[in-house]
Amino acid sequence: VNGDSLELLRDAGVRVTPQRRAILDAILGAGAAHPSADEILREARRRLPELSRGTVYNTLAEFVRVGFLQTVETGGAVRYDRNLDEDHQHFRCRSCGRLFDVEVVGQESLDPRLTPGFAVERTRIVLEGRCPDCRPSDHERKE
Amino acid sequence: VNGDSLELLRDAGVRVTPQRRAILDAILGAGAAHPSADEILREARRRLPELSRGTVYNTLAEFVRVGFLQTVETGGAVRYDRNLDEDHQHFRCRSCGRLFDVEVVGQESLDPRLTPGFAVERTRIVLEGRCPDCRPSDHERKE
DNA sequence: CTCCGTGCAAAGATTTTGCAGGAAC
DNA sequence: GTTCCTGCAAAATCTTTGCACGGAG
Repeated sequence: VNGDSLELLRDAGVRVTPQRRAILDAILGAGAAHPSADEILREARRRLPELSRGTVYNTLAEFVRVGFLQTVETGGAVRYDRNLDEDHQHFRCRSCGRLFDVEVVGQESLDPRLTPGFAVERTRIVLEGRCPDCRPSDHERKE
Repeated sequence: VNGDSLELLRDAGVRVTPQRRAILDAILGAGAAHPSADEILREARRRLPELSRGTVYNTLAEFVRVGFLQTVETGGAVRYDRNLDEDHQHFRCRSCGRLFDVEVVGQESLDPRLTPGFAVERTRIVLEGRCPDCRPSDHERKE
């Protein structure tokens, strides 16, 4: 899952640069982890020491835009996750702070018993979309 | 829902100060809104102009600790919500940015059709608790 | 050759922390 | 009288932005 970062970028129609490949590789190489921008910067700099922090933020924003990544907000710094098509959600450990994928689909994911090994103490759900005032059918608003 | 802020604080066993009452009143008065720390500061200063920003952060953290409030992480500043016992979740409008309570219980809340008026485009779920490595049964770890 | 991504550095936004004085209990 | 909350200010953290240069297409 390493050499094709070049191809992934090309297919997405975004400009390919050494920085972007290093950043993408850092994320792909992170495996199950969900690194923050800073962690991605540190990892990517192992291959490209002159990589700048600003570029990491710019690039991550673009990767989210094209759909490579999704963000996970969990208090503190934003974490980035590969945007796999499979329906998965996240589990945050209150002790070590790590973030895990939990491979459960919508309906069942809320039942603590269905995430074996993990002790679920709380479920946070944020739905995103358009509120009644901002439905396109009404009439255009901000943004 | 205004005069009993004093009593609420006493019952919680926390020290009662004019600042804390102003902050609690600002939150209780916000109704369905989910204000950020800054918005709470501005509102509370209408009654107590000398209120400092640091006190607001300290107090909000304490209110979360005692269970008055819960946080809602939604990109950008943390929003605060009354910690009602009813099982409710949140809806964030991508157009106007407002945060709404959606009164749906676990299982059904993920179905867009069950939040009438709101166009759900994405569902974010973060479970919180202890991961397998940090289960108390294993043996104590950090924190 | 043109566009836009990059590095650098500065600014912005949000939150935390240290400390001395004073109010709550 | 003690405790700990408060205000102020500085610092820490995370992220965005402006600008000139250089590499990608």
